[in-house]
Amino acid sequence: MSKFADIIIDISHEQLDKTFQYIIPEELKGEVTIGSEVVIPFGKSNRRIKGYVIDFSSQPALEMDKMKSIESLSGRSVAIEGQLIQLAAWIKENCGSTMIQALKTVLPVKKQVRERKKKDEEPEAISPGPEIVLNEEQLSVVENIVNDVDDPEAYLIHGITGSGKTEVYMEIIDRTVKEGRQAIMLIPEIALTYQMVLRFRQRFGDRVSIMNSRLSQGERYRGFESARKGDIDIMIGPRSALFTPFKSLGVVIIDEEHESSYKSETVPRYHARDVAVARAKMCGAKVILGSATPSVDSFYKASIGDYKLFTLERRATGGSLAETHVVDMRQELQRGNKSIISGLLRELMEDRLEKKEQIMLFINRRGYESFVSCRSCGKAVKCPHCDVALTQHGRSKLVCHYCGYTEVFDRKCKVCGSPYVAGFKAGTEKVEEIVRDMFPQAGILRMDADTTGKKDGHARILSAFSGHKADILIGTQMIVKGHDYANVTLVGVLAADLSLYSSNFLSSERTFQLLTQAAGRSGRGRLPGDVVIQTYSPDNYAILAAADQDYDSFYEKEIGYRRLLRYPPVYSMLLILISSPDEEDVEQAALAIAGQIPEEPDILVTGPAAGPVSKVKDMHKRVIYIKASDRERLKNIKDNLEIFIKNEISSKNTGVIFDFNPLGFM
DNA sequence: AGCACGCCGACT
DNA sequence: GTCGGCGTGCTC
Repeated sequence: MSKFADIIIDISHEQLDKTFQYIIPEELKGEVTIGSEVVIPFGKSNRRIKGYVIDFSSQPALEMDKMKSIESLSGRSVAIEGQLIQLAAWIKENCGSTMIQALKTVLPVKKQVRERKKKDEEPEAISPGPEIVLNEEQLSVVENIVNDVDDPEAYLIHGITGSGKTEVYMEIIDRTVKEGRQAIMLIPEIALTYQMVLRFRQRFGDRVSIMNSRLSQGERYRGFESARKGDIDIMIGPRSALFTPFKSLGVVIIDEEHESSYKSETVPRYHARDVAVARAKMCGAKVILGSATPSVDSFYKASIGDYKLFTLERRATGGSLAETHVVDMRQELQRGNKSIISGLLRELMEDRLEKKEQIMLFINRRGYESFVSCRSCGKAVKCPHCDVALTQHGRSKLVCHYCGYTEVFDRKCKVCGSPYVAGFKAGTEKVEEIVRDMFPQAGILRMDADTTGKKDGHARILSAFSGHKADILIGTQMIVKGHDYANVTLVGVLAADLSLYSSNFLSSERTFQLLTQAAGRSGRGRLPGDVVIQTYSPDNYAILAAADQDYDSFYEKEIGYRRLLRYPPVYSMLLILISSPDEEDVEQAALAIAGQIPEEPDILVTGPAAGPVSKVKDMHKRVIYIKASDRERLKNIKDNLEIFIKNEISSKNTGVIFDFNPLGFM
């Protein structure tokens, strides 16, 4: 069938960043696969060069007399580039994107690298660091994983906060490196702490390279080059570090595997977990997932035997879990307390301030904006380009969080003309004000998008708090992730249920994770801790399970709900996102696409619908959700839709995006 | 990237 | 008259 192969010549050069079509000679048919390294004649002089097959086609792209043939398969079996190209093909197939889009995520194009002076804020490894001794529990997990012969897709380590997962990772990495293989460790962007970098530097010295998203393309490329050349054995970084071109990858570790930043928000919308499993299969590596609050997805896979589960139940630091208290804020109101701080929380705060211990106040703001609305007609001030409420910044600015549109806040209602437009403030700023009034003598630090905007704001605030420069730290989710403060003995969650209100099937899971992580911040040191969870829904299972630090009970309830409503991970779900500047076009396209989805008992279609945000950056959007128990069937439907869209829709300026098991709505 | 073709200065 | 400078531009 396919007589032609699309071949890329040199993945590291911009001008050659396109494919060339070659004839597949009869004797090589069946041997040439995607990712194959081949030798081809190239240029006027027909010099022999290496290329990689990235795709096949049955139609010639240009006149036959200009076409040349593949000369031979290159001697080396599967070069690292070939492996990454196979991975790109896997992404194209499983995530719904073009091969070009998949390749661009997997193989970063070389950008002209200008030598810049080193601006490293990274700690140097001057002392070798203390000898690390694993406890029995940690060692048993290491041995069981390293010596396992069952070859599951992945190992899931469910370890409570403070159980010492990082030591387990480091030991496994150490053994992998000693065997002459390499390791990739993925971390959520914000979790890259100074302490973690220091620990890895102390143990592995300059054999570790660390990536973060602030690196320029050139710097990122250089990190990848040192991996290709074998100058490093360990790469630590966010999602994209998964594509580090190690020759003999032995292990991929995904820390805090439940974090949503492992899912790409741009096409191809891949999940690092699944891509890690696919890459590991190609080179015989192991995948290790770790979390104190595993994603329902991963725990489900462990329950059906795709993953193998290990549990760390002991706090390596010896501390005990904090005591949790759920406060019903409706009752507080009945008792006449209109404050956002409950009586119990206030009492405990007074106690801690007296004892000179520290307090963290966490405001759950996910899915919740401090919008501005008219007190007369009730209308919120919206962005003229996106169908979302504007957010107040400072005194006199309104900003759209989707497109960045800014307008002056003149406090007049555009709809009814009333002068009573005001902000709906329940953010960190307001809380800080209230807490200052309540405890005027206490030192208070606030951490949110406003205060961390400046250079190093994030690190500066955290280190000030860690050095006990303040008694109370107030902040959004960014304060609950993975930071250790031995002196924090009280954590207050001010409005636990805000994240329950978003109309997303993942909202309970998110709430449970956030509350558990927040609770885990208290009592990390020798001092016992308390956690106060304030809520308007004290009976909610996610809140109760988080208060009890009981993952299993949360999981059992949640998986029952997912099964009943046929949501992932029990069912597979495919989001089709259609967009166009023309509302008529997007409507027509959405209906046409929906009409192509076969009617089968096992296939459930929702939409087309406008979705919660139907207009972004002047683009009109429609969403279609398809659910099916069989993921392969869903992939098959996607393949057919791709063909339909290519033939019938592409004429218009209408875009279509696929997203398997989406985490959000966009 | 590499290698050709291409149109102007000092050499056998 | 030719050898060669590296300035564009193309490579299935």
